[in-house]
Amino acid sequence: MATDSQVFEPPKQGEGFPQIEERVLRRWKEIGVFEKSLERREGAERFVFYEGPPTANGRPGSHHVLSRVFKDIFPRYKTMQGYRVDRKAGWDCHGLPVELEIEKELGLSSKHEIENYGIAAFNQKCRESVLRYVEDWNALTERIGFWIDLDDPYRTMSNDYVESVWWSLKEIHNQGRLYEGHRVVPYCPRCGTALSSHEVALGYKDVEDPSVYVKLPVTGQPNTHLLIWTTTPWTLPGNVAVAVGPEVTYAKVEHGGETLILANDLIERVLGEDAKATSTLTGTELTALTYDGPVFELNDRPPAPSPIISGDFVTTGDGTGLVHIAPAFGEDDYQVAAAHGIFDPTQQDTLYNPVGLDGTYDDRVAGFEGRFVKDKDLTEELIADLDRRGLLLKAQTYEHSYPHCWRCSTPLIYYAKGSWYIKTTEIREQMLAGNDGISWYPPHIKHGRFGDWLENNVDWALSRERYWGTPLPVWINDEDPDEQVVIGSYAELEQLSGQKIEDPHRPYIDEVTFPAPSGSGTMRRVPEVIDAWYDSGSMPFAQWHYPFENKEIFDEKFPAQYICEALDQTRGWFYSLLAVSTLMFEKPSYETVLCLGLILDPEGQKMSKSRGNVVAPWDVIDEHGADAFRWYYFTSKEPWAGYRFSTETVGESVRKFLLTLWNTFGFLVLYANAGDEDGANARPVAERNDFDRWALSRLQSTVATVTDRLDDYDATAAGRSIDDFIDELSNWYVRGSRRRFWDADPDAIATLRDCLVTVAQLLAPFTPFVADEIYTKLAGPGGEASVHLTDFPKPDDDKRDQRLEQDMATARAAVELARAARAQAKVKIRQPLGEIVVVASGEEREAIGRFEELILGELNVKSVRYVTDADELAKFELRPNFKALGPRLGKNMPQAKEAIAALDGAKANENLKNGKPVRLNVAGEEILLTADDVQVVLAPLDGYQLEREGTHAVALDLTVTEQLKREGLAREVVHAVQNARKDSGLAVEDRITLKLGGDETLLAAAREHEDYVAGETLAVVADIGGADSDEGIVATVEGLELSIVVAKTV
RNA sequence: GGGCGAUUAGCUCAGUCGGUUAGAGCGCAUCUCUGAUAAGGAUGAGGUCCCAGGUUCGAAUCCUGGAUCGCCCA
Repeated sequence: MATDSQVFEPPKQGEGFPQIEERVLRRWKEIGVFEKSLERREGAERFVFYEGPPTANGRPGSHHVLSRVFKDIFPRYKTMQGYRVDRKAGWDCHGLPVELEIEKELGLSSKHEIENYGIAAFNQKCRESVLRYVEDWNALTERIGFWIDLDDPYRTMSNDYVESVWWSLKEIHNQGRLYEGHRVVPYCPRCGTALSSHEVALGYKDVEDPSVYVKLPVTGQPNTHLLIWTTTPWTLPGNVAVAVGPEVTYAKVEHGGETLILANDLIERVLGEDAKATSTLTGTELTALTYDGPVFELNDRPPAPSPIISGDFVTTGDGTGLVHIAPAFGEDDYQVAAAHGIFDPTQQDTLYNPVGLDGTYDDRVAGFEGRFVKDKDLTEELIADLDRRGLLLKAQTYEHSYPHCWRCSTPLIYYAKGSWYIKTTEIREQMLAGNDGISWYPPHIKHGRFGDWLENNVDWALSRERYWGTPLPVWINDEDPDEQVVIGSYAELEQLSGQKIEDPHRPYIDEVTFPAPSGSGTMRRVPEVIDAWYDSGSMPFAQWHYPFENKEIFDEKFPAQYICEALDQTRGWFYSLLAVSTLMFEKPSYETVLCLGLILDPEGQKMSKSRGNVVAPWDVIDEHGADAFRWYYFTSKEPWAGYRFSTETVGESVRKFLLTLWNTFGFLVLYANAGDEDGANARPVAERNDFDRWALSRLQSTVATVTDRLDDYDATAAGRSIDDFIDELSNWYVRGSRRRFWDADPDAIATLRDCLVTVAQLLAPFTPFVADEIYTKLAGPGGEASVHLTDFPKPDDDKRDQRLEQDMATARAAVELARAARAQAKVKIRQPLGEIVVVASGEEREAIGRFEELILGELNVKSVRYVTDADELAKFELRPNFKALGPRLGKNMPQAKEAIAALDGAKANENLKNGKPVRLNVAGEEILLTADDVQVVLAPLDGYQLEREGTHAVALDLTVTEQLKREGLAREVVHAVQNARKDSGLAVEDRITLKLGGDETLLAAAREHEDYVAGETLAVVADIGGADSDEGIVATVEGLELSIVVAKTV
């Protein structure tokens, strides 16, 4: 037995969870717990986690807390299991969002204005802004207990990082997979800039556009025309083909003395009711034909047959079912033309594009040279020209929503711009095979959203005509664009150029030139930077400046076992990681990926600043604490389903779980200290009572469940099983063992302490603060300095007793039934009753017998009587076991159900118990029912206060004798005295002298049970009747007056 | 327009292989317990399992179609 005045340090009065957590945080820092937890696993097997880098140019929100706590829990768990889990933080620094932010700040609105402002100054602003909120991020990261090394993060803008990215691009170039092609982008011809999809979304307007039906003569078939439809006649000079749907049925129609070909389904809509098909043909048949191109006179393209090709995107939703293809002016057009070999996407100049960057036709378009393509007059003239040449069927207008430049309101055009690509289509099969080996949570992403995306892979458009990004390391001879050098390191560039590379960013890198290796001309860098997704996808090696240094570290930490981000990363980081590592290392860089859902407000709306429904993480933390926040995210639902979230919802998880846990902890500390007992002298577990062994068995079952679920990355089920255990521990074990704690029973204290210490370890990855607080207070001198330095508990099967757990469940069920019966009869528990009658047999009866004392205490009943044959209380009824009988009986099942209900339950039960089958007649056939085929249940007989469940029932003898009545009154008196103690501000362990006065009935009951009253109220001296009727505290008990005088003894 | 997911009590969510009487917590009402608790217990009200078909002896569960919401893509 401990000799200190305090066995365990008690929780501080009035300290809330947020304060406790801050205290724990300080201790972690002092001791260096995170660092220690890593040192402990020096040389151990690695568990590799990759941090997907956030951009720190804004304050972190609640959705960031979600991903950060899920990034934390599994590395903590694996660390406790003995793995070494290094965690390196990272920051994503480049990219268009950063630039847009600075543009807004500086009031710039075009690339032209940025260049006037100066790229050097602009990029400097970007550089400063990306880490603007890094302190906020670090503070929040630390406060929510996300353990990651914030002191040595990787930054995608650092020279080392950029160099590693360059190295990888050169490798890809050496593989022949880096090429210059075109990319069809939404383009503003006035601003001379391409727009991101985000910008495009800003500028949709409803406009009227021309709707033109054009006839294209079929080669060698006089007077026969393909009928095409377009809303952008300016694209017709760029026409190189016509696409048809392979599954679409086409028709030849006589119309105005000509034969027109169009989709069968669209004849009426395009040509009117009178038009009739004369014959039909399939899209595939059409592809055997050609038509006379080009549509407009072109100075470099003499008339020649043009191909008809098939395209899956062709529908009969509008138009004619024949789609004019101008690969320079449409994404579909570009892809389908490339796929049919009409041009070679890897050969820049094979794409036919007669429109310049300023949006005007070049010299090739005869008669329209220099005209702006979106000019209204031009459109009229183009239509008139078609009409004059007999190619126009009709021209109308068409109202639709069309994107405009959000800056200058010019209608955007889709336009093929020069762009650098990575030929990811070549590694598509490898990526698919790699994906097959990745574990996805939730699983449907793997072959759903992500798998589909991989199946439809197109080459990665890598370059961006922007400023703040990793510069594309391609140098081109200004005299011969075919001479190109891709640079893979600073040393290489320094050697070629003789210049020192201080900063690889624009504009400095643009100044670095060198003489062409061929001997004539100067090598200059292309102007583009690369897609920021490529940066983050390179983090497995670039974070280590691989291959320039840290080769061993990289080898050890590739691939990652675990990554975790929100669902929107499927086409972002999840893809870029897979693509880059498949290119570089021919395998995926991650084995398990957890996708998290979105954070919604309680109405199911996405949280956004504009809606004003954002919940700031600090509000939640200040009010409820980080553990509550974490616990809510982990256990409230499956994390990929999205969270309907508010500060109040988090509060529920505190009340329900953390407070129960905390109160249980407080209870143990209170009585361990009061009794000066730390449990060290408890008997071995095997010798402790059933209740103790039950709690420890349930604990071990919980350890097993938690381990099993966390191994499957299922924090939800794992956490819920801990929740269930704490509920049982608090509301059943502690509640049922209170007297033993008052007496400081070493077994009880050791048991509860053991449960709480182990639970603290189980909880350490979930709620690291409260877990550590409880652990360090209870672990004692043999424990570690922190729960996070301990090994995760392993399930101990020797302490598990399935039978005991089952028996306890039966006993609990009996208590619940009896409580329900009391409530029904409106007899409160304070009133003792004589007898409980339990209908049970076999194992159930044994179970109840085993916990009889507990049950009697819980129910305040004197004795239990068992009834095996329940006839006097209830009757048996039979119910079919559908699962067994359904497949056997099929259509006769409903009849059998009736027949079974009509059987004599008691007799059938008797037979079944003796192994005799029960005969049943259904549809003229005799059926033999065995015990497996039916369920026997109890139905109450009239006139009994009975509660039942299955074959199990409890009845109460409600007779209250005079003696029981007086005993009940004595309990009422105790209750009143306890209240008086509380009112007088006495501590629970204070001894008192007690004087009672008032109504004689009450005093008589108290006298009869004087020992009980004195014992319960810790009265050393009891003077029953010694108080005047108006002395002390006057209480009303059962309508009678009782005066109570309590005084603390010295 | 396409793909994926979701829809169960007032709210937040479970619901296994299809098994006939769909559960929990919160909230509400009534009662109750208290020598740990911001607590606990009991009872009750509260359900067209989104809708319509289908498969089946039997559907919240499987299939088809539709509706609504969300995400991604166009």
